[in-house]
Amino acid sequence: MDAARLPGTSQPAQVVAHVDMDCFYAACERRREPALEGEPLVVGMGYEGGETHGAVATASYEAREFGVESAMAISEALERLPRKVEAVDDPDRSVEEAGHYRPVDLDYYEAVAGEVKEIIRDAADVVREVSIDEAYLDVTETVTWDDAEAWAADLKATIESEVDVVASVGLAPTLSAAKVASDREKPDGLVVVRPGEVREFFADLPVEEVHGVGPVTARELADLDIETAGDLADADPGALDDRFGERGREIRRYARGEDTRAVTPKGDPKSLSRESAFTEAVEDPAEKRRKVETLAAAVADRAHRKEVRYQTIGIKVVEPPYEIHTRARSLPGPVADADLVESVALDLLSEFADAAVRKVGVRVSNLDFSAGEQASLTGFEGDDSATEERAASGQTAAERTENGRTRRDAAVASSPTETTDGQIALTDFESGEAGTEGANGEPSGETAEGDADAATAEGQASLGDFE
DNA sequence: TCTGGGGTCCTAGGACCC
DNA sequence: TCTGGGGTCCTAGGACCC
Repeated sequence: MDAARLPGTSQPAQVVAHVDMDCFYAACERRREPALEGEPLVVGMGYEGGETHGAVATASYEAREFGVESAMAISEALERLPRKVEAVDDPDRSVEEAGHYRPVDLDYYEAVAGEVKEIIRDAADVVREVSIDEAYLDVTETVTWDDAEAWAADLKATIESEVDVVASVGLAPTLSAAKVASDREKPDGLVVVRPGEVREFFADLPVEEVHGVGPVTARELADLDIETAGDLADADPGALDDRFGERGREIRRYARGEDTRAVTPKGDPKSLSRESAFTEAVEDPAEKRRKVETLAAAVADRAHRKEVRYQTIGIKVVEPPYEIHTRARSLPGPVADADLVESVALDLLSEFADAAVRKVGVRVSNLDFSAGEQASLTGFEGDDSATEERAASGQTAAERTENGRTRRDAAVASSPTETTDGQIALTDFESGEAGTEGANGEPSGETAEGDADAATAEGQASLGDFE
């Protein structure tokens, strides 16, 4: 036993609420189109324009009666629940056994979610927004176990009357229990799990309900005869550790109601990405490149609007049947440069030029949100290439006084932390020859454009390690 | 040089969540 | 169930440093 890893057995004295909107996308659609109330309703993406390779984002409970589920392929959903507009014209179809389909309209859902979040923030000391339709609330300061139920009922009523969507709420002493509690009596659920009741509450639940247990882990647990959360709670921690590592101990702790996590605000994102599937696998290199170019532009645009710079640019390639590959390249410093996102992404894609590809994605990570602050060289002090480069440029400036000021400016510009517009001129770096000339060539032989070339050459020299 | 050991950074893949 | 899109965290191996 590793004593240092034993979880604290005494729970923190906290009251956690988990608020989870019921069929949120469908609820939003009904809010603006009340005629959909009570009807089977499927909200999905990627099937506009007659395509059927999308997936179900949300199915109303009426649609679930027909076997339509979240994440199901649209083509499958349509088989189980035909589109009402088509059933009307089809004598073989009953209009009663058909449903409504609507495309995802995230902008609208986000607006509705904003109204809910406002109510939630008013009601809690600390809020962690997990997703558009889900949040944890720390209400330790305002709610006692005696009034927990009344408090939750009041919160639900406020959300419903002010926003016209329905929430399920779970209250418990831990995040993992609160989450399961909110799910227990959906829709329109309200479940309170008091301290001391957590383990009993979990005992009979299927193990998949435990946070962190997905299909893969559930299958492996079944091999160990662990099928309920109770089984997991009673399992030998050493055996779980052997099989799953620290994660095994963690899910066991959750099943035992031992969860010492506190509710903390979400913080800045760690990465931004866009991905898109082809209707069917594509081999044509040009078609793949076009999709990657579009995605790269979209990602760069999002980063731009969030005023964030990124130091790593990557792609994702999915080959049939479902092999996921990722490739990434890190830059010597953070940038905000759409052209660079595109050229690096395309360069990474070239490895898959001949592959059949069903889906591609572009991602930026290693994010730097400090762009708003006056750029300093902080964060670059540890980068040898940049440090050396500044030293070198200083020397050059001293030797060549006439060009000193411009040369210095050029050197600063080539250091990836600062230019006037917060971007750097790295665009030509991924050409594959980066660094080879800048390392030994003195750019002084160049003509009127000498200063600009100096910037480029020095920049390339500083990027030698980036190949 | 083949000899340790520790630490960090980077990439790729995997599992999970909504 | 032949699988959309946007994320998170963890792990393992290799490079590199001292």
